[in-house]
Amino acid sequence: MIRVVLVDDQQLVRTGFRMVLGAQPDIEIVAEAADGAEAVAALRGIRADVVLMDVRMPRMDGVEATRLILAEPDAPKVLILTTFDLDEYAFAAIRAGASGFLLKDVPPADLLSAIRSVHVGDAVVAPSTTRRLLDLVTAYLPSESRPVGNLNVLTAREREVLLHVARGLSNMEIAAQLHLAEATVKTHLGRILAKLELRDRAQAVVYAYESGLISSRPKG
Amino acid sequence: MIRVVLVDDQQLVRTGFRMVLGAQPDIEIVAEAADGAEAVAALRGIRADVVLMDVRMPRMDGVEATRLILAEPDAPKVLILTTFDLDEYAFAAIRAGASGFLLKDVPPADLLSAIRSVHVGDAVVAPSTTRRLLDLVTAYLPSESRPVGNLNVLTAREREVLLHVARGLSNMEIAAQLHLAEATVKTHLGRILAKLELRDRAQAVVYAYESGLISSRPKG
DNA sequence: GTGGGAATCAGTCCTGAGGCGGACCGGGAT
DNA sequence: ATCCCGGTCCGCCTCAGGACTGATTCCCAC
Repeated sequence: MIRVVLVDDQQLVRTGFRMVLGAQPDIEIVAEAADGAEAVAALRGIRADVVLMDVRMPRMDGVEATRLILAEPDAPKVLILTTFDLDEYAFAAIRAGASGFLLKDVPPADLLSAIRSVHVGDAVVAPSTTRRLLDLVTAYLPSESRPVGNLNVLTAREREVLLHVARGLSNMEIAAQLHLAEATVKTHLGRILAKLELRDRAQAVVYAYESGLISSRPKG
Repeated sequence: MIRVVLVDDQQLVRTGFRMVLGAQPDIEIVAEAADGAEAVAALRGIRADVVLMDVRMPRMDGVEATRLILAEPDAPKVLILTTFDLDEYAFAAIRAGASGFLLKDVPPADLLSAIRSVHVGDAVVAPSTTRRLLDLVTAYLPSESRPVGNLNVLTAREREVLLHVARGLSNMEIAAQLHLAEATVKTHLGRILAKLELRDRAQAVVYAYESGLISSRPKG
């Protein structure tokens, strides 16, 4: 028997889920809550396996509630439900340790199999949002280290130019700063790109930060 | 009609898939290949919608093949198949832009729906491995401790594009990674530059680092 | 249902950027 | 003296990048 808790601020939504889940022989609804605070409180008294958690709720949202719930020993799995597509809140919830992510318009059959999946330890992500999730992963997981041509293959003058490029200046602006002709700056930059095996100035900026040539100063 | 290409070094596996897919009225197998090199070569001659790609193969593995295939204009979607669980190779394939990830013991019905899903642009991840994917996300995604600044004037999608710009990718490459047209990427980037009052992508890279959107990690 | 923001894509236009070749100068190494 | 190299400068040519306009779809808010 899978012990489920419903958390949603809309009465109607809870009713809908209750009807779907209530008909299942292996699922039992052990509590309901209208916001995150209620959910956390309710879970202190009972043992549950899976929490169906809305993200946007008054008082305490689903993210914070998820965080608190999962901080407890022997915590249940949390399955996030939202009306909209994958958004900030949903990501935050996943970071908080949620086991999955579904849209509220999920077909009943899918909802049920999702509950059973998270119960056995698997995770579930709505098909339409898996795409975004993968995109995110590729965005943050940089492709493995580049071969990196070394910084000291550059001449002093080239490093100087790179420094300016890495501040976001145009060739013209760099020329003015260094009292050079634009053509000269282009020549230097061309050599820099060739030596470091970079394609364009944008990659040069990335290189400057990643190599430690310059370092970001968090606020100021 | 969905035009599918099978890539696997084991004759037997291809035969199995051929039998499953062959029975479908809306699916057509247009080519088969025994390794990555063959697959790339085969795809040069024909138009395909979905490639079922094994990861571990002789000569050229599925990751490299995926990278090459997706670098072409008008590339098909690539669906990764492995015998084992989510491993290095599979992640590399996802980074290379694959649309999904399944185990070879996937039930035929699931395989078919997966093919149809990726064909329409969605992504698919085997349920048993979604867990790891989420773990990955939580492990690598920076905690919500971002100083942001003006960053929240950007939409989620724009931030995503900025993330890719900040890694030195060209508009074309970003388009491929995010499964968009180059025109769309340019539109997004244009709005990003306008909102953040930046001039070009090089300044966008600077902004990404300085705002803490990404942080340099001079290797560990 | 009407309006508006977000996301998607197309097409045009113009400029900065970057590749390539060539040239001159000064100094250090040979 | 000669040669090489780093720094400087120039022109030519192509193209990716960015500005702008406009259209469509979806979905939410009023």
